[in-house]
Amino acid sequence: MKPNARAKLLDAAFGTIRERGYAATSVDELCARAGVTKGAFFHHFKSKDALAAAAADHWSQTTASLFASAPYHDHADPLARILAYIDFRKDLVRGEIAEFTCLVGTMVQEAYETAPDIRGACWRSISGHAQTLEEDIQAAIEKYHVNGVTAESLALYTQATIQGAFILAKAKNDAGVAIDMIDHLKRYVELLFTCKGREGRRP
Amino acid sequence: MKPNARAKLLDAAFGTIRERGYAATSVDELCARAGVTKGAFFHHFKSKDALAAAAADHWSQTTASLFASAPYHDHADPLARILAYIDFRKDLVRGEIAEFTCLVGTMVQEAYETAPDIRGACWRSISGHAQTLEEDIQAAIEKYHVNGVTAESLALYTQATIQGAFILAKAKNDAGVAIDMIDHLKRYVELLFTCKGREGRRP
DNA sequence: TTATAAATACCGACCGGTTGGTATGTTGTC
DNA sequence: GACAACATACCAACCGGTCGGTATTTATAA
Repeated sequence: MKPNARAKLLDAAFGTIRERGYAATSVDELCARAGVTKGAFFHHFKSKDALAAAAADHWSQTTASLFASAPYHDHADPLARILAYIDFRKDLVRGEIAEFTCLVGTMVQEAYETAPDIRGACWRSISGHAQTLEEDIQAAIEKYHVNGVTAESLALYTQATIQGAFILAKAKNDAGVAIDMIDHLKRYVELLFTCKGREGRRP
Repeated sequence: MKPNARAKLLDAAFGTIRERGYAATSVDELCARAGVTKGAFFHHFKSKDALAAAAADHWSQTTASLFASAPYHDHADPLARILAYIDFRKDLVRGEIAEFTCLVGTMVQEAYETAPDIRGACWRSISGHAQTLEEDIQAAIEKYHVNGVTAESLALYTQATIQGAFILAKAKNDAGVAIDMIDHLKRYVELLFTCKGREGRRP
């Protein structure tokens, strides 16, 4: 049905770009890893940048289905769902660094100035994923009477923290530091919703 | 005293790498921006990777002197110093994105797998800067009787959050979102030190 | 059902420009 | 005259991208 080479190239891009970055990834290397020829590459993508933008979009779809089927939605309390989401993100941090870090977070640092299409695709990926958290956050804000924070801003903050955790893991060459950072994020959410003289933990 | 071309190349590296990333920055472009020739480049640096590692070390020194002379140290209370540090980081977020984002945070994403020397220099830069916060954090932890958090871990968390804020700013092409993220960091620190039935706000 | 036209998927040699790096000067200073 | 600090010319490898061609699938109509 769908062309095979295209899917293999997008899959190869996930791996190679997360390992070496976008600019350092050559079209030839991508083709070799995907087991296709250069002709196939430029048949499916009009340029290397177009492949990158397509990879970012494909990343959005891949992560969307991963998180949609994840178990953290199965809590009655919205705050419990948020905390379970954070735990789930922590559980994903295992194996090689290139296997759990974020494709679009890596790419956007190289492309934000020079490639607007890639930048836009990366932002759609990050903000689109953040939006899937907004409903739960909004419900928790109302249930626990938190003020001074918007659901959109807090949702983005979870993503910022996780992206930063990945940078530290890469710099230290140690996944453990990323887990520590996500623990801080969880503590922040707990404090935010259960402290500071707010009305009730269970309304 | 110190050779001129070397300093000009390191300065050019700060700008170019933060704009386009490391791999996309060519030696020729660096030389053109610095106003020196290729011969001068390879006289001072044995390879492009060596320049990158030297730039990361120079970044450490530059930021160290910037923060050493910053006014946030002038508070009697250690928590006030930490919060003033966060405010100072927020104040630095202005102008073009490439002017306030972090060189080593950008570079390490491209180099962590393939260039151990660059990765090490980037980690020294990040963790070294975090260490300058540890003394204040440790004092605040003791003064406000906070437990469950180490000074080292919280210091690194401030850096992770700020790095993540930069990624979001690049993706959205908007510095404002970075400021929002740093506001969350400040709120976390405030909650951490003043909530949850801890003994006293002022001992 | 089958002949055929048209579109799609893919191949791999090739191209001009760019890349990081080198080899060999030249110049100024102690 | 020794040595560091540059400058100039050059190179082989690699880069993204093109192009003429072929294999395979799909659409159409007799």
